[in-house]
Amino acid sequence: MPQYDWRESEPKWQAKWKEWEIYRFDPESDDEVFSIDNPPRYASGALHLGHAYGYTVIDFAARYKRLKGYNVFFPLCFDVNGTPVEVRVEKVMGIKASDVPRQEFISMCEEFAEKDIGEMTRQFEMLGESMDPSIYYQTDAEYYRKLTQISFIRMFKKDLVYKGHFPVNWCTRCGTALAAAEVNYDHRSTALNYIKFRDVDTGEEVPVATTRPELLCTCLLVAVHPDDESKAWMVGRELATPVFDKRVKVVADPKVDPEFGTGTVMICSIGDKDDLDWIMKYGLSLEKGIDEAGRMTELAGEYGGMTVVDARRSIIDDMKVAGLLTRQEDTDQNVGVCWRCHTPIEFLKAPQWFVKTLEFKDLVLKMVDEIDWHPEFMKVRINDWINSLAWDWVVSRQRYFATAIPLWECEDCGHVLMAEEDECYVDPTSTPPRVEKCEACGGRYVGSTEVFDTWMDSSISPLYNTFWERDAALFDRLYPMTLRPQSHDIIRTWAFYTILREMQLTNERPWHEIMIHGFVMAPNGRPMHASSGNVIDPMPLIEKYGGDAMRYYASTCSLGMDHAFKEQELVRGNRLAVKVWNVMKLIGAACKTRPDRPESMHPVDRWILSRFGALVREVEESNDEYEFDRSMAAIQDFLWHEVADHYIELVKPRIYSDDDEGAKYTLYTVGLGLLKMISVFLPHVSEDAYQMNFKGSEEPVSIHISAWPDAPLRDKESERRGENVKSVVAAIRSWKSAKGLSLNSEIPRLEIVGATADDLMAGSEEDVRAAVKAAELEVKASVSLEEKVVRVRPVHNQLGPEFKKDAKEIAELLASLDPQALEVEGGVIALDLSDGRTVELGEEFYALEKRLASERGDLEQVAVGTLSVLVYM
RNA sequence: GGGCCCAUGGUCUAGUGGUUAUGACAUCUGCUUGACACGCAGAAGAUCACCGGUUCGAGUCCGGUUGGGCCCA
Repeated sequence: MPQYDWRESEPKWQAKWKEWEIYRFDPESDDEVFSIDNPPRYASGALHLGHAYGYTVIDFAARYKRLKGYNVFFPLCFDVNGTPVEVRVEKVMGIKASDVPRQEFISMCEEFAEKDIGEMTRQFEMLGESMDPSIYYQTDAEYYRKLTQISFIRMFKKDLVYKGHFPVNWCTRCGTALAAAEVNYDHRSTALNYIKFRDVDTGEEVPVATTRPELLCTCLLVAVHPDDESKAWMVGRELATPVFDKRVKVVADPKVDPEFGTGTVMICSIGDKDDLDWIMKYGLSLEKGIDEAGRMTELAGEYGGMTVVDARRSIIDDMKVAGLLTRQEDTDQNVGVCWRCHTPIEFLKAPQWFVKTLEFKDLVLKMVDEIDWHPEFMKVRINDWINSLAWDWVVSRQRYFATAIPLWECEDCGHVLMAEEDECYVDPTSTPPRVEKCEACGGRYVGSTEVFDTWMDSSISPLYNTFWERDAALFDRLYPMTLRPQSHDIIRTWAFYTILREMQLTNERPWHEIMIHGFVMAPNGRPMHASSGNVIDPMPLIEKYGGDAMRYYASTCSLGMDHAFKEQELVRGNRLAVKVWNVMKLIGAACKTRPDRPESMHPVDRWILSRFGALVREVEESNDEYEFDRSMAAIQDFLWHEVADHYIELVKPRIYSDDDEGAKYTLYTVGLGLLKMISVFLPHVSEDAYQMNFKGSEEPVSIHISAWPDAPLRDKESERRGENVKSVVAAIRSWKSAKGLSLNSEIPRLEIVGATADDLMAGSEEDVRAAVKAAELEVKASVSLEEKVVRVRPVHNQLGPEFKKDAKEIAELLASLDPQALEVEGGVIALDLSDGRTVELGEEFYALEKRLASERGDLEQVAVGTLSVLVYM
């Protein structure tokens, strides 16, 4: 028979699954629903390792729950809104968004985003992801954007949104406000300039160090550290700034670092968030020194109209000439930059739409607590974030390709005309307002050109998925969803905003559970970045090792942790797939039909069935916690080493010679059960092996819609006997190997000796004899050879609690005893301690390793637990 | 600077206070055993990042240091 060929098999089953529609969510079914708030895949085209890993872990959950009989809701979905698409279109087309009419640019974005969706869907299929296209959505579609708008209108009516003026992170290059999440931090080197302020009364010079002298025009305050004695005289004084001669007070504030620069800080409106904190603290006014285009305003006097960089250069030059700049040195700076274009962000006062967030902290915290977090510690992260929030959520963006903010504003008085729900989806830049004149002043309404922050769209995915505002009955049944899976970098955005908004719109938590996975790092443990040149493309790996092998990698990663990528895991995954296929091939060949459970079975059959039952329960437990790495480790260890290496080797003689129903029943039950459990992880090879070896006797058209295996009951007696048989066989194999004998070489005679030998070997004599190819095998309680103690081992977990401080010395004494000269009176060993005391140790405190004294040259012995195995040559 | 997390053979990784620290990949030795040489049986390879503490006993608990990750300032 041929070998497993995943290159042929994987595409074959992917096509069949599509044809059979086995992953389809059934809205009519009465089965319990397991719904997954799948992260819509960002329409960026290329699959990277992080996607391959993340979506595969989610797929493990989907497949497991499907086998468990749930009606699984696992949508295929794409996130198409947002700046990255705009940036790509600008790059590909060689234009700026403002070069073409607004609607034309939006169409270009739509077209661009659309073109990769087919390929991304194919990549999901290659990975065996069981997403359901019947509940497909994409976030730029009108059916989706409509809900974003309706939800905003609802929130507007509930007074949860407002238009306000507030400092926002502003990218002067992109011309837009940025959410905190869109601000990255770059380490940069910049000049620290030492400039001269002047005491207004005394004329005394005061050196101040700043990296941003252009902000002198909005300098509001100077601060020193309260413990800085050399500067204590300044506090309360009035200083004049250089160049602009602005008058500013000096305060003492503990936030000042007395070691940095001159230990004297100028506070401007507004350089960074530290400035903002001070402005809030001292109730200073917000002055606007820099405008939206990144140019200095008229406040900058002769520098007005210059870009920030030019203004800085000019003002430094001018101060040099005027002797106001004493020196410059390089300093490292952690600069907030735009996430897309890396331009340093400015803090600007600008009109923006806000969603009220601060006043809902407590309610969100309560809801966070109602959700089951996997792993649990991720809850701490979101709680810390919520507690540290300092202002409301800015939801407006001055961009193009996103959901339009559905309102018109009066040119004259600013009155807002909000769209009606039944108008949505509406783009107010292309649709006229429903009333002609402003309801307040009779002026002209102009459609808002602002769009929503992309998190406004993605934070209603649970509402979209549960048919909110489209099917009340389904919504009642499906909301809240069961599980939100996502990565840990977006806890403070996607998870937080979703909880916040669903709380505001439904008063309920969006999901029962949340599962948070980590990142795939480069092999050296560093993050993969295009700029670091260490990005690994998963597609060649999938082509080299197969989709199942890539999924195997995902199954080795523990939940919530970051993992350095290792190609060796794909090697292992590929081998495991082949191993699974071969084991199932043997079972299929042995069991042409489904065997019945016979009355009596060998101890080794009952042993592996009992162990299998324990495995099923263990895997259920880890799967329920989404700790799939534990499940996979347990399954592969059992399948490969217990079943294949031991059990199958033990029963081979029975399946080839007699027609042993017990062995066949056991092989079939354990084999099919294992295959089902492993199908969660390696769906392709599992389907292939199922179709080839089990489909003839099983009802379900695919293993992926079969039922999770029942766990056989624990049978401790058989486990004890089975483990012993395993050890005996392993010991003899190992002995053969050490003797340089082939494993199938014949042994003339074997004796298994020990007080418990009869009990342990009962019913397994023939299995053992045949497995090790012994001509004769005898089990006996004793043999006329002398027993000799070869080692005394201390039992630490008994000695410790009993003898406390003395345990260490006792353990050392025990281990150092001469086994030959050992005196044991009625199971008691007496020891003399160094301080003169004598202790008597019962049998629970030590273990004796014994060997039989052998004088015959043709006899070898192997110790197996309390038994001795004598091999006669 | 803050919050959370991580550090275990060459590499990646498991590890629930208690004998000799798990497994994989790589390396070495033997074996073509009737599913699999992508296999089987073995071997070698680990001062469990560092310093201190708690404990009869610490990879595991506590504190600190160093290095790394995510998010934030």
